[in-house]
Amino acid sequence: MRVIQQVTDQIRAALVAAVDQAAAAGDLTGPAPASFAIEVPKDKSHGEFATNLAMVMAKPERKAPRAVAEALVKHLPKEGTWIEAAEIAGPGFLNFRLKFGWVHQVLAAIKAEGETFGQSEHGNDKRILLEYVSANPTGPMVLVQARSGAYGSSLGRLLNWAGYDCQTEFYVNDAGNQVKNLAKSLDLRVQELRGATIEIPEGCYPGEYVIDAARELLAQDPDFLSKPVEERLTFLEKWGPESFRKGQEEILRSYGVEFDRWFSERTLREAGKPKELVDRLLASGAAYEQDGAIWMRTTAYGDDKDRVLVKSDGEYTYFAADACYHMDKYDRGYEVLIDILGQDHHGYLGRMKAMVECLGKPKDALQILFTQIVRLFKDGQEFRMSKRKGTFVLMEDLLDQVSVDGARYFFLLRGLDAHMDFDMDLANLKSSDNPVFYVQYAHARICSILRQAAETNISLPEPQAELINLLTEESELELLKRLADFPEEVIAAADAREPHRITRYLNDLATSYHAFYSRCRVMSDDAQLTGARLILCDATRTVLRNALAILGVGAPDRM
RNA sequence: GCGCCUGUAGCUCAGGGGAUAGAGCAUCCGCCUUCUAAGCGGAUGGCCGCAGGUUCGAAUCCUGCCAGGCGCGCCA
Repeated sequence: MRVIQQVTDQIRAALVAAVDQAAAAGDLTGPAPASFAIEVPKDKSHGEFATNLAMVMAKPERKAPRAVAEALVKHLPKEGTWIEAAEIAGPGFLNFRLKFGWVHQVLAAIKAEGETFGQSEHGNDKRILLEYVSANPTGPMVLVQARSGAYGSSLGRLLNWAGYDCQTEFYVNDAGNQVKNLAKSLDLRVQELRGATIEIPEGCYPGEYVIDAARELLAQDPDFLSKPVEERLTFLEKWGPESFRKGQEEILRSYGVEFDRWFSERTLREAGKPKELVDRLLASGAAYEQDGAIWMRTTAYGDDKDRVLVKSDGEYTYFAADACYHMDKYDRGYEVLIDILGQDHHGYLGRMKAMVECLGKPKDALQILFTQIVRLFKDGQEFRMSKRKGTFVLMEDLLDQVSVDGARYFFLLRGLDAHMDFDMDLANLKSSDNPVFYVQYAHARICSILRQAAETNISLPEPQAELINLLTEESELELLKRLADFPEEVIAAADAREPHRITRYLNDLATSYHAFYSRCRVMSDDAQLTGARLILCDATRTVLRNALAILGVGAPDRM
């Protein structure tokens, strides 16, 4: 149940009724505008809810905002609602004070819904496919992919909590030139390990991890080099990507990131999908032939230039495969596709949007989020990564120093498009500065109290009104409002595709709890009050756990 | 040159039309004989990059500039 929504709906209905009655009495012209805001003011002295309705109506009514507000207050029906009083303030805000007890209802809802409290039907089961990480299977995972991993997995859960039907996918680029280059690189490193002097050509992979992989291969097959070159390369084109892909899957899993599906580009190509699509596009006029190549007419939808689908040598481009992949997602029944891509792909936004339209889908059926880069600082210096030299910070380097909870939480503290600095010295997140501890500590504290209650045979009472209405302290009411906020936060975060809002929310919730804890003693001689506060603690524990679960971060019982 | 992202407290970042702009860290001052001090309370700290415009109201929207990052292949 969404307490906040229920109350705002009630206020909204009362306001609309007030406009109608004012119009009937000749005080206003009406009708109420289709949309106006009802929100929780930042400043508590402005009441529990506020609306800008009078200001919105001022112009069409040709009246001063405060005069409109006066008419609204005069005709506002309050019987049968939680509205205690409405006051005009500032430039024309209408501030509402509510009758005691409106927010206490949330405790019954949390008790009833438990680990599903916060979920809603808001998304109407709209089918969404979220693709993220999708690192090339030509090497290990790097730092920024830890960021997209944390973000994507949280976003996927968040969307499902908000009532969307979201599935997640990792697109494996196990085809094309890069795979050939990887095979060549591996073969050269194998030769090197067997004593040959080699040089890594342009386009091949110079990184040290290739040597490690070559070593692993030789351990599996010491006589590898005795085979003819052609056979070796063909083998490596499959073995290389698959081996790296497995490594990626492993580390992602240890990091709490799992996908509903790993989708292979190779499979797509082998099934002849690119040809099917190109034929279809040629027939519809969305593609044409020129200079021996086949082009997609992306300029028809705002792209700078048309894009090659089939090169003059007959090969399908990566773009063609990508178009197929996206088409395939639509064909599988997903209405909205969300891709989380690296910042280095942002130049493709225009062509991808255009591609979707060429495929006959509306522009907003593809939403692309870009992960901004993560700069790494070590010893006060920026640690530069270079793909060319093959030096970069690996995801495993990060996890060597930082707990999974710490790393995930740290990445989820910020929006995806914030350029982020990761300070390895200061952010050795196993230290107690880590923001995740603040939240986890609140959870552990509650668990400790609940354990003690259980040990002294105090059972958790049912959240009856006469009991929970004993919660009247300022800090108790604050905490109750935070709890009631959770379902709304989930929806807002899901619609904005911003899981980091949940991190913010958690921090605020923990703050409210710690403040309550330091002011109100839970276990006391007053059995009734103790019961009411235990219910509040238990509800807070549930919400902390639910929110942390969305982020994929643990909620420890002890610290 | 063109495109995308960013510019908010000493640092890292939230807030993206609404009332007195926030958090964490750092600095300073208080609080443990009772449920976890990994905590609480308080203080210091801001031309919200600059200049115009729209609006009853702009950190927020629009235009132009400045600064930083990234990207602009019949590569993948």
